Amino acid sequence: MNLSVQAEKVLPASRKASKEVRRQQLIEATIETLARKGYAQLTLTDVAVTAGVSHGLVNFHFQSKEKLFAETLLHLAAEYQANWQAYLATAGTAPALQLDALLRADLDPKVCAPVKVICWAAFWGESQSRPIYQQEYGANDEAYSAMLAEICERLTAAGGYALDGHMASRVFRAIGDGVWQDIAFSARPYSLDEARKTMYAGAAALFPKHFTATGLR
Amino acid sequence: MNLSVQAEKVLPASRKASKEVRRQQLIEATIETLARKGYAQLTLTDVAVTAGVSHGLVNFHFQSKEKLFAETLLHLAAEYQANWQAYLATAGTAPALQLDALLRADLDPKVCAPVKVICWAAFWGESQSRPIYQQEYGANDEAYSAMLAEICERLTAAGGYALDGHMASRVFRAIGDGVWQDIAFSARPYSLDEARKTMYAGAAALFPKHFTATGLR
Amino acid sequence: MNLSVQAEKVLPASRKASKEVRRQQLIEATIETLARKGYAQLTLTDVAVTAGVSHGLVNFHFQSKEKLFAETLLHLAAEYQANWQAYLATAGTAPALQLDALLRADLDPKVCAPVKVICWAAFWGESQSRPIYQQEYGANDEAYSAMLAEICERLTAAGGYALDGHMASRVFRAIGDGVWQDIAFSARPYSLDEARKTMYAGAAALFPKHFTATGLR
Amino acid sequence: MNLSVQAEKVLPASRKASKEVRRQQLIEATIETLARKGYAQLTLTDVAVTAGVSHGLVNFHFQSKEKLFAETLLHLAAEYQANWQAYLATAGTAPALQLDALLRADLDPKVCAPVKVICWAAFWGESQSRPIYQQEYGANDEAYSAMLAEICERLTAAGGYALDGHMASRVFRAIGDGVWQDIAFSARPYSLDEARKTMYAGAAALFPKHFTATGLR
DNA sequence: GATGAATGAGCCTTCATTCAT
DNA sequence: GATGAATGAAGGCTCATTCAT
Repeated sequence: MNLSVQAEKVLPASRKASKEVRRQQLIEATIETLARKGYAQLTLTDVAVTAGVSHGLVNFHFQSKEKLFAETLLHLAAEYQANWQAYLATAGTAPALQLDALLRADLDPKVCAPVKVICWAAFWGESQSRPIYQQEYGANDEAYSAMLAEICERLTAAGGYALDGHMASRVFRAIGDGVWQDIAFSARPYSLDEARKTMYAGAAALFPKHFTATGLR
Repeated sequence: MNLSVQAEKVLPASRKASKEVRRQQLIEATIETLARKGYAQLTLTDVAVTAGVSHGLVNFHFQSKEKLFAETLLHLAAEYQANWQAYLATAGTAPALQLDALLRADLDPKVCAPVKVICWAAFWGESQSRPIYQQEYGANDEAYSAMLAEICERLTAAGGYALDGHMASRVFRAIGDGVWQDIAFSARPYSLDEARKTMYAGAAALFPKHFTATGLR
Repeated sequence: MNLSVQAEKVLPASRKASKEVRRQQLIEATIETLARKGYAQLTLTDVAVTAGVSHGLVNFHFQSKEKLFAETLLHLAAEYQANWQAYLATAGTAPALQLDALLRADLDPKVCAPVKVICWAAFWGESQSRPIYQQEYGANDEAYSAMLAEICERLTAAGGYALDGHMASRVFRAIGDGVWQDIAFSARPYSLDEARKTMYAGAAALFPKHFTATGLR
Repeated sequence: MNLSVQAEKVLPASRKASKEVRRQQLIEATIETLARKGYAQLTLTDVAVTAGVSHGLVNFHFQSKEKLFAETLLHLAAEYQANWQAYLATAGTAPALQLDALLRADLDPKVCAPVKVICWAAFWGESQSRPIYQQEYGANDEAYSAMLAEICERLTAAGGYALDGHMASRVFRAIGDGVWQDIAFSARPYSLDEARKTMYAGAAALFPKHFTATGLR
């Protein structure tokens, strides 16, 4: 009897867990498939095959193709945000250290693995992604930009740069975006090491008193 | 009489021209539609309606949807290449002037109008575009990168910079790519003027002896 | 002035002649194309290309695809009929000679060239051909069968065969049809000579007093 | 309990069977529709309506129209082959009995029902059918011809005929083909009985010592 | 929960037909 | 007469979605 009661209790729990596990599994399969085939060429069957399940299951867990994509995009966005927040949390309060943390966050394979970066490109290429992203992450994005600008301003002020901190933050972000683009589309293999060197070279150009071409000064 | 003879000569030519004109018209309609709807949501009927013709005509001039897209991509690539080559041709031999020319080329509305930049993003998001682009423009792209690197190297050598010219060229290019991304996807309207300021700020950071935050020194 | 008057007179005539010539040219192109591609795979453009004219011209001379096919079928039927009638006209009144004439008529390359026989097969395979043929040639066909039966009956009566002449005519016709099928579809090349031998072997089996395995006795 | 276990076993089997049953059902619908409309006029929707299913299902089971046709042709060919083999299997070793078996096999409604024969004609009229058939059944066809020739040779040798057995087999086969053509296209209704009489009349003409005009002697 | 046959809307594509030149 | 661009109806095919098992 205990067993059956336990079963009663455990089963729903395990089902719930299993349900969430399945969703993650399908989202990961979507990311992988999206990177391989692009948005237009991708079918729910592709995702199902990649995940090793029947295609009917995809619609069971995500009510439509649209929802699957939206949730995949939001998964990537949440992952990106959690990543830089984790890096920033360990960086203290000095602006140079904070900037370095954000720089290193963008180079964490968790978010900048080619498959992820190509996946972002697939979403950006699709006009329907943009309103979804804006609605859920527009505010966070603004906050990120404001924070980055504020860090750069503190840095330029403290460092005695003539440079406009706000504009510097824009250049810094553009470099990050450009490097991600290289990761995704470079014809020749583009290593994480090259990406890091490029970003530090940019940081050193912008903030020579705090960065060298290879890292924090 | 001369006129009629001329007409005799012109007619076949105008027919031929008309065919080419139609193709251009359809490619432009494709660019516009692609920017508005994205790759996956776009149908040949959309393109035809945008161009103000029947859908059958699209397949008459481009044998398939795939070919229409390939030719549109190659049209954009050719236009981009022609644009920077035209800018460079007027720049003389001084590396700073050449770099400035390439910078301004990227800001020419002919190539960086939002509709064009979003269109590029739509192509990058689609995995099938990449081999097509590589096959036709991979070599040109390599040449562009090499040329940019060479200009930066001459600039750093002549300017007495400690900076690695090759790495500087990478940062320079990353800034350009990042700025284009802003043009395409910035939530807030992102003016050409902001783009220019950001790029010159980057140029000034990299090559302070030759560029200020607003232009060539 | 004479010339221009002559031109006035000749042109309409030549146009008319040319019109009929064009129609024949297009029908022949249809026969050739039909044999090569079959009914379903054939387009008016194929016919036009084979004839070396623009596809618009096909519709100009035949108002629709359907009419082109109907007229091509009737052309073949008329050609077939004219052919055996010509053979029969030279055969005198003796039934054996008449039967031999009909046998040889079926082996005339004008009607039994593979391209023609395959073309018939293309028409028979298409259900819409049958009512057209019936309407125009059904009566002629009945007449042909009746005539063949009558010839066979005279032959069997005169020859002292026990054989039913009417049934013999059926077998005779079946052999002809079967041989044509071999001409059209034999995997191995099937020569006219083999066809002739087979038909005479059949004739000899049916009417041994009048035919040998190689010809009239 | 046994029953439920049995059910457990049967269910997967029935699912598999159901798929095969569906395919057969669709092939039969194709045969029927093909005979009614011909190859060119036939659409997948026609087949689906005839089978009482949605058109999507046709492509689900056969990946394309082309494959559906190929498989239908091969179905007919396999059915034809199985039929004469079954007849031959009951015929013993005497050549006359074997030939009679093959003759009767061709008159079995399973293979010579008008709908089937017209269907064959539809395939022969379509050039794409021929390579498919050759590839799959060319060898069998050769074997059939060789076997028929061998039977006729044994028959002529044993029967003391002057007739060339090989040539006789050709005539025999031509009669069969011609009779089928009558079944398919005769303007007047052509009964199986007439077909039988014609074929036995042919057999009697070729092999009078073994066949009469109505059957085996 | 999971499967996969079945459905049907929507799109690409073909092609007969028209028509301005 | 002749051409070939243009049209639009029709059909093959894909695939998201549903649902019986």
